[in-house]
Amino acid sequence: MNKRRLHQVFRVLHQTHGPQHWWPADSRFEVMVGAVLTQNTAWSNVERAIVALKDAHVLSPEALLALSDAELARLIRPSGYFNVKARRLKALCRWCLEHGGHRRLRHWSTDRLRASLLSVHGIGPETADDILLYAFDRPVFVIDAYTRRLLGRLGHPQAEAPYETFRQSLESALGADTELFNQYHALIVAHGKDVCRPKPRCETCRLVRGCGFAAGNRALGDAQ
DNA sequence: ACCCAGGGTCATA
DNA sequence: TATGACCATGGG
Repeated sequence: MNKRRLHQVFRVLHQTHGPQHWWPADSRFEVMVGAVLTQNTAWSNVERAIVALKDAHVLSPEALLALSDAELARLIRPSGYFNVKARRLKALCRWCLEHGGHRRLRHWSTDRLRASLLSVHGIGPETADDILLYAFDRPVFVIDAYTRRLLGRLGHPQAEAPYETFRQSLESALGADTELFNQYHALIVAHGKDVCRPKPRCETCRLVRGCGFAAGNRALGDAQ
C-alpha cells in the first residue's frame, strides 16, 4: 500500500474521529505502566488500576518495586491478569532503574531502545513500540490487531505478515513522522472501538473505498 | 450466557 | 514458523 493511500485512510479517520490526544498520562513512566497494563485489556479497566497506583503514591519505579507481588497485584486488580502484570511491571521498573531512568535512556538510538525493551520479560513488540512512540517520542508505527484488521481489509498486502515486516513496510512508505504515527495509531484504535465494531459498516468504511470492515469476531483479512 | 478488550509467554509439532 | 493454553477483570 503506497503513501498516498495510507494518507488517504489517515485523512478519513481524522475527519471522522477528530484529533486524538495520546498517550493519556501525566508522565513518561505512567505511559510505560499503562502500556503493560493495557495488554489485551480495555482501557477503562486500566484507568482504575492507574488511579489505584496514584492514590497509593506508588507510581514510580522505586515505590512500585518496594511493594510485594501480592500488594501490587491487589492494586492493579481491575486491569486483569494482575499476577502476570505485577511481575511484568516490576521487570519494567528494574529495567528503568538499571539504565538510569528516562534521562539516560532518551539518548539511546531507537533500535537500541527497542532491542533492550524486548529483552524485558513481558514486553513484546507492540508494548515496546507503544513505549518508543508515546514515552520516547520515536517515529515508530505501532501495530495492533485493529491495524492489521483495518489495513488488511483495505488491501494492504503485508497486514498478516510478521510484526517487523508489517511495521517496516508502513514506516518506509510513510517516512519517519512521530506526530503522524502518534495520531495514526490512536485513530485506528478509536475507529476500532468506537465505531467499527458495533456497526456493520461505519462512516469511515463507507468513505474509504474498498473497506469491507464488518462487525463481529471475524478472522483477519477475510472480508471484501 | 456469551463476546471482547490498545498482548505476551510458554510448550508443543 | 505456527498453533494452542493460559492469564482475569469489567462492559456490552
